[in-house]
Amino acid sequence: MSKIDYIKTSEIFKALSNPIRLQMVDFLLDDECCVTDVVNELGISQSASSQHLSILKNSGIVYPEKHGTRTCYKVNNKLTEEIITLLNKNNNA
Amino acid sequence: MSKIDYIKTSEIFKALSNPIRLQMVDFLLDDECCVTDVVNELGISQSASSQHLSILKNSGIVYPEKHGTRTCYKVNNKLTEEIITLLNKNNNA
DNA sequence: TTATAATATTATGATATTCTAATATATAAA
DNA sequence: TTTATATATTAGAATATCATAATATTATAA
Repeated sequence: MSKIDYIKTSEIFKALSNPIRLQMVDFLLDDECCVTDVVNELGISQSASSQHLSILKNSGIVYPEKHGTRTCYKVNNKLTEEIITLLNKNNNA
Repeated sequence: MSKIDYIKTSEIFKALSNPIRLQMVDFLLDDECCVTDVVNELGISQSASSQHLSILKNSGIVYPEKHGTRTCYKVNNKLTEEIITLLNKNNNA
């Protein structure tokens, strides 16, 4: 009997199944984090950034920290961190 | 600069972003493997099984081996194996 | 208070996903 | 051959995703 919760885990993968969100998480893991930084880094619209970050937030992968008018997003999911580490370590895609 | 190929990697996650397919891969990693076995194990229709296996095949996660009228699917993706191992090892979902 | 900057939300159209039902294909058995 | 078994494919409906455009919210600055 497997220990994997297929529904919960598949929701994490669903959040990571978009190249923009995957890049966001990779970026947020070791860099600056306010929405404007993400917009500039990834070169996508403000609205799209906000919506993608919202999906990552709702799946429990990131959480927001408000600083004045800015919102700083940080990765807060052990599994996701381990997976990104795995991806950066190996050359398997 | 990240080593991650976001498009390729997100396609793997997309294939794993469905609870049925995730369970399929987990099952195929250490058990019998013909389509009927998958149908019985997961309790889904033959057509749905075939379509999900096709998605896993097209994303390079599994490959088929024909034996008479049966088709045996096997996992053939290092990253996927590592991720499933990670999922089974830890209790993070 | 008004204006500005940063972010979030909503509406909408285009495309993608996933299921079921039906049909097709391929191998083996009778 | 005909029949049965195993698997694959297709069509279609319901739902989900994603980008853009427009608007709303919130916090600070002037």
